Amino acid sequence: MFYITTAIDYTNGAPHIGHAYEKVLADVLARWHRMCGEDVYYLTGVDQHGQKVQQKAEAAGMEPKEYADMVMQKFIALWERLGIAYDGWAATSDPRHEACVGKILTNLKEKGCLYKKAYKGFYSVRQEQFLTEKERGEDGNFGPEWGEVVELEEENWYFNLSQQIPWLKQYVTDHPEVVTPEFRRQNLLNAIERSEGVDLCISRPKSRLAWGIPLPFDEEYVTYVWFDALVNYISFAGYLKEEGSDLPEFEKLWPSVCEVIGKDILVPAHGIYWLCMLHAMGFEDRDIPRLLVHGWLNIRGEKMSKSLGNIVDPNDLCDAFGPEAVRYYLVRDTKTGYDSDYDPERLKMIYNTELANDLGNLCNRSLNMCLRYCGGTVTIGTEDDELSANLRNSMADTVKRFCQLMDEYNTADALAALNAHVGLCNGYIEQKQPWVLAKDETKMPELQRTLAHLLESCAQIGYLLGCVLPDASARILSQLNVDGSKLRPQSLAWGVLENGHTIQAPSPVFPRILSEEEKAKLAAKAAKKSQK
RNA sequence: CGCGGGGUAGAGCAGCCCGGUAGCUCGUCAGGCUCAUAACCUGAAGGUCGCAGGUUCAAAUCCCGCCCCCGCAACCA
Repeated sequence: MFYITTAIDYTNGAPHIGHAYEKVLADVLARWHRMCGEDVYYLTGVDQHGQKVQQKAEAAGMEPKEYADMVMQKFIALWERLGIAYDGWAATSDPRHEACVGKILTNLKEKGCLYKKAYKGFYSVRQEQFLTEKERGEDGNFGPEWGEVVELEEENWYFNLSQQIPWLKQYVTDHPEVVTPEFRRQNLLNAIERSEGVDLCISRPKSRLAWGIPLPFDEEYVTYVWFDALVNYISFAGYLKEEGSDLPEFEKLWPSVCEVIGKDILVPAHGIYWLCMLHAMGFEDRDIPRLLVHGWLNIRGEKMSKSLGNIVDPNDLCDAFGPEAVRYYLVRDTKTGYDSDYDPERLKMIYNTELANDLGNLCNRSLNMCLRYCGGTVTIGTEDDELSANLRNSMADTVKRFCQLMDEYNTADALAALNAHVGLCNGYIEQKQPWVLAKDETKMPELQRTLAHLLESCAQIGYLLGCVLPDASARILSQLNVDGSKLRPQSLAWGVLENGHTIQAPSPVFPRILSEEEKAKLAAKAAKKSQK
């Protein structure tokens, strides 16, 4: 089983390119593991509770639930468009989730992990939070960004986080696999070091915030939004589910789980709160999830932010380039775990060169020559030559490398590996010159062999691409008359196309995307050449 | 001030840990080919590797100093 989750998105605003990247990355990994024949469960969803949603709803003159559901539809529509094939949908206002959170809170209270105490401190009315000494400015006062600050005493429920910290420190030290990539684990270790001695406030008085899951043992409070949201990974996997619930069997999903999250929520939310919550609930070390932490997309070198007004709507990108070009770009141009720079010009460039010019054109020209010179039939001869043998070796190496890199979540290099073989194929055509071979009857075997090598390469690459570009992959395989469902990456070997295999007429899978200006430029260039 | 990341051909990046012909993609220029999505293939031009010192036979790579850029309040993955 491969159980993969993403962070659930906060429903206080529309989805942007960063949300899309995370879901696409997880979807590509989910599809990869499905291709490999594993049982896969992909869970994603939305985080609907909390004060910001309540505020936004009030401003819009709506009920919080109504507002959260409205925003949720935007996410659902985008995932549909981007081909995000999730198996479970985690919306935190789901009664099944609320029931689970309630049970967990009750259990933790019975175990003595929760306690109520009064806290007296400085409270920012605007930000609705208590301020600590760290928030004080250099002059010792709280800055204007906090608005009106009052001294306030309030009772709340606390989770004994500090008692879990020694275990966490040991666990993260002993289990390098808990956080990928490694340098983010170092960040977590540093944060753990600094976090000792502080417990986590897990309640909010209803007088301040009504939009949340009520504490089962104290009706004056709702649950702190993070405590509620993090539980989604297990509640929607069937943890403590009701009799007759249609949720999955928890034992089947857990703990073979990969939680895909952004770098901003590793500490403290996932790396500290979540792991400590699980430990406190009684999860053994072997049941602790692995965290795959990705970076952020910057926008042409600048941080994406509402105040800079540079938020990118993935829907606009889909309109301009198509959803699959967006998928390809996101996982091709981002090294998993690191920040990357978003630039629509690069998206277009990568699509036009790697997909249209290199791969798309390779499929198209290979199929076309097969149809034209060999009546659309693939013939596997008995002779061989060095160039062809090289090509076969390259294909085998490429498949092996692709599998390995995908298993390491390295989508960028995995796709680069495919592209390298495509380049070799295009060079092979130039060396073989099938159009010359076609003019000589006696060269028929070499021509057939050449085309068979090219089409076999197209088939294997088209198949492997399925986890990133499901639609384009299906179209490539369809033109090649290949049934991808019978293949497996790990056992992919030369001979997908058998002797006598027939193919379909080609049609471009990746049409080039050019502006009128660019078209004119290319036309001018071509005219100049033909004059010579 | 401090912490973290970075400064390598016109653009974007790799190389730096483990010193030894400076590499990749795009762009530019020239040639080739004609099967193909005006695509493909080959070749060329273009870099004092931020600046100044040091170690070394040899430094983009190691050491020291300096300069510059980005992130570290909020919105926010």
